[in-house]
Amino acid sequence: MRPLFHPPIEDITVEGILHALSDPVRVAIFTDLTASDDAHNCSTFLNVTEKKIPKSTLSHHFKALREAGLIRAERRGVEMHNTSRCSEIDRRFPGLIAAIISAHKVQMESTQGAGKKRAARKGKPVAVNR
Amino acid sequence: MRPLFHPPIEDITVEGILHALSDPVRVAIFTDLTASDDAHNCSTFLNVTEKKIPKSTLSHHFKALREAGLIRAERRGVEMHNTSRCSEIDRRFPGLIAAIISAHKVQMESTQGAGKKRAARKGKPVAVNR
DNA sequence: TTCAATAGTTCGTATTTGTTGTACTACAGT
DNA sequence: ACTGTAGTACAACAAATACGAACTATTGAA
Repeated sequence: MRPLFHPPIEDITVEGILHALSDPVRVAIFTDLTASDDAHNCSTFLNVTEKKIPKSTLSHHFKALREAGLIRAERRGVEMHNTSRCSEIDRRFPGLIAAIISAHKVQMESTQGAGKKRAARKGKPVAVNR
Repeated sequence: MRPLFHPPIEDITVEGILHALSDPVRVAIFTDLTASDDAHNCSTFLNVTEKKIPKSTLSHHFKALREAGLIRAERRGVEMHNTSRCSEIDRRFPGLIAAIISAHKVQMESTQGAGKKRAARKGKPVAVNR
């Protein structure tokens, strides 16, 4: 059991961060990890969204977050100890994470308030006028 | 020739923005459009990166930016008039665009300074330790 | 008005990336 | 050693992306 790979802070790219956080499940996970200081294991997030996410898919998402440099993961017995690397990242890209999380919050509020399900990125095109 | 589709500001999602800007070519284009107030046509960007980008690919990138709500595009004769929707977006998601562009700038400086080509998101994994 | 040139788009196909069920590995407690 | 739990690897299929070739709209000249 090799230790898991984590990119050094200077190898973390903006593109990588944006891509990782352009998935609704992954922002949800990351936002949660960043908000609460203590670590979470993967299974905590089996229901981050409305519908149940398969275990293997979740595992894939965690790997994506880790390889983008957004989270740090280490084995703790049988579970996984996941923590946000936000403070590190904030030192390299000041304000980036905060802005994304804040924007995400704005969006969630406007979505629930309007009572209409906002189309996630993956959803059908809103109105493909072509 | 229908007018092009542009999502209304309240339909723009954070996920959509992040996804659109998680591509090196697209951030380059968007950053450029946002920096200079006057509009650009597509062909201006045939060489945004080191290597030449095919016309059809560029067209696809502009469509992606437009559908994510990041730019506004209108026909002006035979060309395309592209402008950044950043001020609109900034009203809905304050600071988001600024933070992304600023982070991008930080990254570009650190990359050129180090004299090493930073791997773009699409590139091979830096060191897949598994 | 017809022709050629220019700027973009569409389409088809090849490649890449993402999703998820099933089978597996590692660890803890019995 | 055996069982349950947490997570990973693999493989098959689905979806998104890249890009060359063919096409469309518009302009300006002949």
